Amino acid sequence: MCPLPELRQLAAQACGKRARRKDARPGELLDAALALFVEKGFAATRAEEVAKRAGVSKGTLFLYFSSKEELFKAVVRENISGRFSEWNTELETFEGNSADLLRSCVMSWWERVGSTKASGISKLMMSEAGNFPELAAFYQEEVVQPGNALIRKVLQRGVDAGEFRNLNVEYGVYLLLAPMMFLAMWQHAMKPCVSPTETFDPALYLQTHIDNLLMGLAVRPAAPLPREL
Amino acid sequence: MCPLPELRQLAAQACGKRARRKDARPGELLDAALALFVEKGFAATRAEEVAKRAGVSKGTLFLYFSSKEELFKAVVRENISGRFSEWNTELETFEGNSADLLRSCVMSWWERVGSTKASGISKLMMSEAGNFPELAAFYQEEVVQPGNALIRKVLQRGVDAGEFRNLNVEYGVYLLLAPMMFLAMWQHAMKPCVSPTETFDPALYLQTHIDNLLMGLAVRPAAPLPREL
Amino acid sequence: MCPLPELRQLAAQACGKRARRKDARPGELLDAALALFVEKGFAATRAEEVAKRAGVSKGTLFLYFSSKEELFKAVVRENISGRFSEWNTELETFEGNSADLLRSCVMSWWERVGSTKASGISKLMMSEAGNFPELAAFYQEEVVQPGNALIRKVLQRGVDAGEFRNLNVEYGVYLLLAPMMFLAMWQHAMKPCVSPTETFDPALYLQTHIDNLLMGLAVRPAAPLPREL
Amino acid sequence: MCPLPELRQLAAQACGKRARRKDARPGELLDAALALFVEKGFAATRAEEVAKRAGVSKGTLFLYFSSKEELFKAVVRENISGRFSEWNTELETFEGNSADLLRSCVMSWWERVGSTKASGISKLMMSEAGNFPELAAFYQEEVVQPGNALIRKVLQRGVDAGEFRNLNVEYGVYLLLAPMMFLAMWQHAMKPCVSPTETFDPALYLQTHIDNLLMGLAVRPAAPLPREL
DNA sequence: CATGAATGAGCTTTCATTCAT
DNA sequence: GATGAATGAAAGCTCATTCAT
Repeated sequence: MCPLPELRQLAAQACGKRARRKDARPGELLDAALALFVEKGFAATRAEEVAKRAGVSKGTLFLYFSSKEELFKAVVRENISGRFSEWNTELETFEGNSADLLRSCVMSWWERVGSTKASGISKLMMSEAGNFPELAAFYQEEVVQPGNALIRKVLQRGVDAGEFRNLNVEYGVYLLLAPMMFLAMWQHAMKPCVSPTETFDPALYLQTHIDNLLMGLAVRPAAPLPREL
Repeated sequence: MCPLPELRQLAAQACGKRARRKDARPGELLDAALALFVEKGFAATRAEEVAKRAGVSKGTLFLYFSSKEELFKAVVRENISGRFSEWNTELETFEGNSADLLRSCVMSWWERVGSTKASGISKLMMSEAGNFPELAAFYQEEVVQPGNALIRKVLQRGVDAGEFRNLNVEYGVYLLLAPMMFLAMWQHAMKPCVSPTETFDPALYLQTHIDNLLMGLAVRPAAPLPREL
Repeated sequence: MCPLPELRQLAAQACGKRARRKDARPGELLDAALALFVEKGFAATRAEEVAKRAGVSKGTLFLYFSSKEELFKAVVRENISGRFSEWNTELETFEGNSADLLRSCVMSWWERVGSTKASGISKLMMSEAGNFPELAAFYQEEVVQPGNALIRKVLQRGVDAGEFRNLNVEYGVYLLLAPMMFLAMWQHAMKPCVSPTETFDPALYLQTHIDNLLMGLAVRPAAPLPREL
Repeated sequence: MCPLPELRQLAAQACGKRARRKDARPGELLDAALALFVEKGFAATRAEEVAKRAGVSKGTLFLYFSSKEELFKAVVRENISGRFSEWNTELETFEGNSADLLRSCVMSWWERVGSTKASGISKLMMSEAGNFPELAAFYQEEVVQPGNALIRKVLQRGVDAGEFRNLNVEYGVYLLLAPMMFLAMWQHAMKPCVSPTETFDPALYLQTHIDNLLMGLAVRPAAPLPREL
């Protein structure tokens, strides 16, 4: 009867009310956006494509997000910055020793971010920061700074408890961050280009890093390290 | 015959031969392109800008490179190879202990690559790998693998000499690589977006990493590390 | 039944009957549209804004007016007619001399039309006549011609009474009309764009016009005006 | 031989060089823009249409004018503000009496602006000023103020020479301006909508205005004008 | 009747690429 | 070879209009 029975509308009629759809829209759009941003980059992802992937029209996208940049910010909030408070809680209520806490942090990041599409966002930001300074600033404030603060807390905990040697935590943060970010880059930039026969095991990669990190942080260094540089 | 003899051409005729200029064209274009790609990214660099920087017209650029993508490929190819054999020699003739060699490697990388435009190429590759899979493979083979081999050699030297603890050198490579790559990304992606008041000292960053790395690699770990994860 | 009973509806139910509201809808919409069209122009006024100002939803607007253009037509029709007969009566019962009548006419126009939103309609018609030829014709017939007739009558009264010099009243009409229309345009087109420090006093503007007009119309011109053009 | 021999190119080949075309481009674009802006308004005129009318592609328009607004400004400069200095010279070298100068000014405006498409610009500005404040400001500065200054000069000359009665020239300017602007509005807004049988003679309209204006400005007002308002 | 979620045509501006000179 | 004028596809965003609820 309807001259243009679109699939989406049929689906809508089938599954229930428009209202339900409406509530689901932002989430569907965010999912589509995350996938496409990670896959093709921010600039190369067209708004219309995101909309199509979410099963709506171009206009609808802008009904929920006032611009492509806002959409990106929402994606970041949804997938990263929104989780910091949860992580902070976990950190503060952790009862083991600091080495275990540190291990737990890294593995938890891997499970919840690193191994998921969400880690593509970090890669994205590195790639596109130069062309979208506003997004870069947003990311700095919303992700980098809180994230660094979290890591700093873990290190400080270890130092305060005498579990880690004394170190400049400001820069010590990067002892964790660099390996994680490198892994994110690898996943999304190089992995797709490497023949699948070459094995690279992220878990082993992370293990190697954590082990050496913790050995390095241990209170009694094995021997006086000669420094002549 | 030409109604508008441009200054550039006059200059060219004055200072030397046109023929020489002609031969130099592709190189000048590649230099200009490298500088701009690193500075602004691939997408944000306009072909006309590259041409202008090289002192030629837009049309001429396309005379030598059939497209912007081909130009990018040529830039990467041009700037990647050639240094590894030199480094390999340095490595093999190094006479100090392995810790010092490792330090020397990292600082040498920083001086010759990390702190120069050249590190922009790594950033470019990470950013654009998705759009140039063929090039990513080339980079993988031509840069990543030889580079990794070099690092592996340093680690193996330390292990063999009993200076470093025994470890999986395959993955140990990333203990050095990740911090360096993260620094390259940082330099070219985020640094321009961070308020210049925030201090980030690359030397201190690298120092922190090397120190911890070497402490971690030391043969007698400080204390038995409990592992419960 | 409605899960989200809006304030407006509650208010409507509280303060009176819904039936009354229903009948008032078109009028409220026309009022809102007049205000916005005058304030922002036809193109820059969004249908949704009109609806919101009238306290209804976008859909409702299109329930009463099949398109934005039809709304515009209705606004013009609603706000134009009806005043001429009153003015005609005032004119015919005026007891002073014709100069005073003329002054009175202009100042009365200023008070009742020129200084109010109503003068915005003239501006709108000028702006949009090209896009609404049908409406322009309507305006011509319903407003311009009766208005001109009124002015003509005033002039003719002065000429007949020997108070004004003899002149072609057909074109003399514009001696009054042009200054008034220019003022209307000014009010609605340029005034908002001029820095408020620049003073422009409409009363003084009109005074200057009327004074000169009446001096020009006076029966004994001061001196033989040489004409050589 | 050429697979897509476009008319324009054929014409180009026929009439001479590309270079000649290039010099002519801006002028052709300005002509096309003036015609379309006057005919359809600024907002309703699409850049592509202007280009097509000038026989070039969309891109070419933006090669010569960096935006649609800049195009408009150029049209204004070309057709109005560019002429003020010429008018000023004419005014200063005029040797007749001030009444004749004033007549001459008005008739000259009519011949060179009022009766041509250029007068459409005034209409345009009135219509669109609200939606394009930047253009309105430009027009104020570039056209309204210099134009007013010119008229003021004429009036002041008459007053200084004792030919005109003393009056507030600031507002006296509008005694000339209003009739001219009204005529411009009429031409472009209402004329197309009035049945061509109705006669309206712009020359007679202007004559009527100038005559009355000059009578009003004459030094000896005919009779004491009673003012009771 | 009323709603407001959804649509999609429409418009300006950019820029890699072409090709007549 | 070299030039640079010209092209036109592409993309983000707006808003009048529709229609399921």
